[in-house]
Amino acid sequence: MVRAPYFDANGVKKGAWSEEEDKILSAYVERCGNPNWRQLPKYAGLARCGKSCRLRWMNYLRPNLKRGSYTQKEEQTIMDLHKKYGNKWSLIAEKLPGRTDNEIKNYWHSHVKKLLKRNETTSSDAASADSHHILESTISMSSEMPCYTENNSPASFSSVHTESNVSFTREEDDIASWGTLDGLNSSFWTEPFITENAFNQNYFPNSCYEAEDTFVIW
DNA sequence: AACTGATGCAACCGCCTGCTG
DNA sequence: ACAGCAGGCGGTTGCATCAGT
Repeated sequence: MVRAPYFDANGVKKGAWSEEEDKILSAYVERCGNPNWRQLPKYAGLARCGKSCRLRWMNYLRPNLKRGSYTQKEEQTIMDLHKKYGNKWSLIAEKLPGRTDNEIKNYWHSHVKKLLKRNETTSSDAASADSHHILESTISMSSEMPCYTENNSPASFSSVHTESNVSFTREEDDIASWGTLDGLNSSFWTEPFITENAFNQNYFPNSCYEAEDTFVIW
């Protein structure tokens, strides 16, 4: 279900989180509150990049997270909010206590897949066209949403949707016009924090770690 | 029982935005 | 106004598990 753990060229651990790492991260965040995610791995003694730590905390370790299947009410809420906000998963997640944007996004994608499949089985020719529209709706947004172009300026596009929550149709595919941007240097996220805290790759301290203020894991 | 395709979901990646100096 | 940094977001990927044959 999860990627096998491995270390990249910089010695940064990727892939599935171990129980030990979870403990370290949870303890650190709970103790320090809103952390500096970039510095966290260094101080907490994790061979992860800050981004990975933040993601793990937000999507899995955060308290009051709901797990398991969605209730009918939640499903309906997601449908309604997606209709309203489009693929603004974080916005949708705000309205669903205990659910993360990642979880909702995953749910939506699998939900759309189901719809696609149902479409294909019910109608042959129309299916491909409908499927295209449904898929488009997942990568764009509803008619109420502004569309951001290359200039980053809101531009409306004409689209309509039917009574069905998922059958959107649009005049044209704006995605293609979003353009490509030159890659920004985001290497800071993956920079290792192993300078002074040179890790043994199989070792994660679980007793004590020294940082700006002493951090103890029990 | 063995195989295979589908599904679910955790995690990664690239990019965007807001803040600060 | 500009550059650099940090946090956040949305899309995509990898892989374990499930379901069907």
